[in-house]
Amino acid sequence: MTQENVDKVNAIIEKYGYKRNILASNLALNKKFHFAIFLPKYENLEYWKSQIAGIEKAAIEFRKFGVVLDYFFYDFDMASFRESVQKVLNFECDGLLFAPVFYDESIRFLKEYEKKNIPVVMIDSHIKSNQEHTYVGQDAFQSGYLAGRLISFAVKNERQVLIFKITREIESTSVYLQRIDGFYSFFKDHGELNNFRFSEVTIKDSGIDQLHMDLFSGVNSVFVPNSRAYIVARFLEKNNIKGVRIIGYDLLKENIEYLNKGIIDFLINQRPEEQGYMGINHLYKKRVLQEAVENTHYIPLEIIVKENYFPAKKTL
Amino acid sequence: MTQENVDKVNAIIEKYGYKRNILASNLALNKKFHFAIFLPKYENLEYWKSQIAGIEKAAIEFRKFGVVLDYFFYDFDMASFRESVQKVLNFECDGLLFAPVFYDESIRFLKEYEKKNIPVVMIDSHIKSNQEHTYVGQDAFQSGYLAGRLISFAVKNERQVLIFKITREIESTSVYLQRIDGFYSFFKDHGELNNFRFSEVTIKDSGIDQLHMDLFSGVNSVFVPNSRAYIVARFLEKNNIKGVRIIGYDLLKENIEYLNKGIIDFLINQRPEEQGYMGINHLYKKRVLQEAVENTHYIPLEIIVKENYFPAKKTL
DNA sequence: GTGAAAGCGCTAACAG
DNA sequence: CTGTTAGCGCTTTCAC
Repeated sequence: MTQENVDKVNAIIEKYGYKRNILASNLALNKKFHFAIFLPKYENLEYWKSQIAGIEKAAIEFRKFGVVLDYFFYDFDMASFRESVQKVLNFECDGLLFAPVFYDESIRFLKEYEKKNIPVVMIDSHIKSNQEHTYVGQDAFQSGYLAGRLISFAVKNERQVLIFKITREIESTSVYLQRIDGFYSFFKDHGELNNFRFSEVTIKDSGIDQLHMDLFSGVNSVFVPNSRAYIVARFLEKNNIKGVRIIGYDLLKENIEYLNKGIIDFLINQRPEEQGYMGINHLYKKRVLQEAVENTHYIPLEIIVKENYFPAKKTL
Repeated sequence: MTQENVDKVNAIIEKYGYKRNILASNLALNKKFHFAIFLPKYENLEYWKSQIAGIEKAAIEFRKFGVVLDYFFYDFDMASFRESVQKVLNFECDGLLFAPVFYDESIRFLKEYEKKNIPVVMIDSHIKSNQEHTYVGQDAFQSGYLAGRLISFAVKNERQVLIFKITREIESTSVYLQRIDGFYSFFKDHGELNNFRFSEVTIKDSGIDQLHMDLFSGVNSVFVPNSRAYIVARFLEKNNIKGVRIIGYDLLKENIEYLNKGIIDFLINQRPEEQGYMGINHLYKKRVLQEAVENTHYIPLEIIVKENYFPAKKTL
């Protein structure tokens, strides 16, 4: 057929509202859709475990439509990551789910991967690119902004706020920096809250024993811009320091423990399970159903207190 | 085949892990799945409009698998409801989505409908029955409990709490009563919060002009156990009463307006769009995919403040 | 190039 | 009651 006739046929198809029967189509195709899952190893990492749980849920749901998942896990170090990069680059598939944990390395990887022209979904955090990638995750800046609001809530007297950064040896994404940005922005936008003072502390994950009482002298509120709020909570509990408001991220078991004890006041939930699920769901819709899909799916900023936390089950 | 042989075959099927190909099956069946949607007319009812939006979203998504929706809307009065009941009872279909807004009438309807042996999904509120129905919605009691926590939050001085009931002429479900139950329960469970005093006011929807200043003398906090918080907020704004904490339900446009103005402090979101979507999704999974499905799907209790409200788009 | 035919895995109708 | 077959709507192969 000439291009001209192709166009004519398409016009007629359009006119009569013809829709291809996707069941018949996929039945005839009789093919598997392979999606590569490129993530950090989830053992001992509750957050990534939840992501995988959502991914697995989607895998089971879409298996009947030919979806097959191929996992590429790496340890939390550069060497392991680079090794996996090679494997993923050599693997032919219909879509990629990817968490750009190591920022610089991920940029390089993506640049290389784009040559393959395979749709990419990023979860957890985002790398902008000239190519059209998809992001499933939170608006990190806005979540920090929200944290500002929660810290400030219903407080009139003088407040000393401590921003407590407990980071990994090799730091990964800049997510927590965006959160801190958003946090300060909230107070910048609300000049009337001039009773707040700020200070920051940074501790490496390995050096938790560096925690000492002096850090908290005069402090009324602590903002932990990642999932390690329980470390602060545990310290304060052990040293019997009370009346400090703590806000953190993620529903890790240990965070929940201190939320229930009333030591952590708020947790912002990133819904990792939903992220994983929606990531696969996106690839399924795009490749299997061949539908148009939005290329950003923001996860709502979910405020969790003791009274609206329910262990798993209902969320998805 | 005898029953004995049926069992044998099933055993072999089980053993070799045979899974029916649902694409081929539905292609061969070549049938439409009709789901009846039995809801109040949504015009001018933002909450129900959102429910319909979610339902429509699901309808579009599952149309390709043969799902067809048949709507039965009724006006907010008994006569209209009863009329629709007859139509729904006479309509042959593969599933029913139903909001039991009029409690007593709904019990009668359900009892009748159960004879037809068609799966029923209830959204928004729930009627218990000896038959296995599905519920998609919130735990009303727990949402009131959460409201208690939000009202109490970070407050030390004496507080006078007003529970403000603005009800329809014909009252529907007992949802708001369960919420009030939960609200009081929170304070019962937290004896240390003995600085809280409570009072209640009830006003009919039509008699909003009954609102007057005296109602709010000495009041620091208002709990509105349904979507009409904006009525209280508007009154307080007009009369320049400040420093009253308000908590209500549902992201109606007018509620959002006062949330953004800082007059309403918290809204609990019921995610009506998700409810509608999940209701249809449930019927689709049960009838089209013939999967096992949970018969309760709780919607999370979502706390909304100004900083984590985003107009639609990302939620679903 | 174009058009006919086989087959994807299942269901329902039909004949034996 | 059992076994065979046509056909659901599409893609791919194969013959022309």
